[in-house]
Amino acid sequence: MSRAKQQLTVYRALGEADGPLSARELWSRLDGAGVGLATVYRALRRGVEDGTLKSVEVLGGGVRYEPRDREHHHHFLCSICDHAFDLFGCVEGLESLVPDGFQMTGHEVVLRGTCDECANAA
Amino acid sequence: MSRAKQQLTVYRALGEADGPLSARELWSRLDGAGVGLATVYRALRRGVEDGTLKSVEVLGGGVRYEPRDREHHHHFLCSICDHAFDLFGCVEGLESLVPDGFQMTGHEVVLRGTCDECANAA
DNA sequence: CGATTATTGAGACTCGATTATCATTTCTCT
DNA sequence: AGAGAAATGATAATCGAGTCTCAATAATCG
Repeated sequence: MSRAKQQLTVYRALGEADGPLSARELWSRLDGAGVGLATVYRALRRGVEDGTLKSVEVLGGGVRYEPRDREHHHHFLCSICDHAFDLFGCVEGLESLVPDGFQMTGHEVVLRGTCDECANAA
Repeated sequence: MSRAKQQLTVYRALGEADGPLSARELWSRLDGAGVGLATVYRALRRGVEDGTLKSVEVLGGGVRYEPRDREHHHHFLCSICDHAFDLFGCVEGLESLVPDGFQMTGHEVVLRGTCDECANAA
């Protein structure tokens, strides 16, 4: 494979995914293209450094990456295939949970359950 | 320290905490009492096995433990001291986020920010 | 009290995730 | 095409979390 394009390949794969991907998940999707795991990690790190990518933690499965330009959203974690899916929309009533004296700067919502595909396969 | 009581010491420390504790957080709180890290892990594992404790994952910082008999609640993660605090109450509108065909079995909400103490110390 | 059994602390060890190394390959520029 | 710079892949090294080992210690029971 030509080289100058591998970073782009990583970005494109993340852009096309239906949710944030872990380094390994991403690597396996690019595996046929002959990209090394180290290169995937390097591309991800650079992406985060230059602001193109954002690392997110979804419960159960370490760090995953997604394009930074996504709008505010949350994730659905399938407990069978362990894949994280983007959700759209947000929830109400978060402020009322904050204790006195605490300052909230952000929030995460993670839904757990079974995704479409796994539910049908069961 | 007498021995038969160490498991109880672990449970009590978790019961008195204002949020879930990681194994190491717990260990440091018991450190003066001369409890080994391996013993803390053993007590936690037994606690989870016998249903007394529950392991929870709050984003950013691995597995933490709390008594299983707590009511449904969520957590506030202080980005300065990295401690997780229990919150009371829940949020509305989670169901509307679930995509068609997906089955939700649970959810987590994590607020990030600065806790009371760290905000004042700043 | 003495024998038997369970638990413990300290550190060695395992496992997975991420990073560093380095020879090799591709790019860039002339 | 050729020189020098940058990026790559394979794998070794590292790091942290958690588990296992084992001699020592405490609890149990007669």
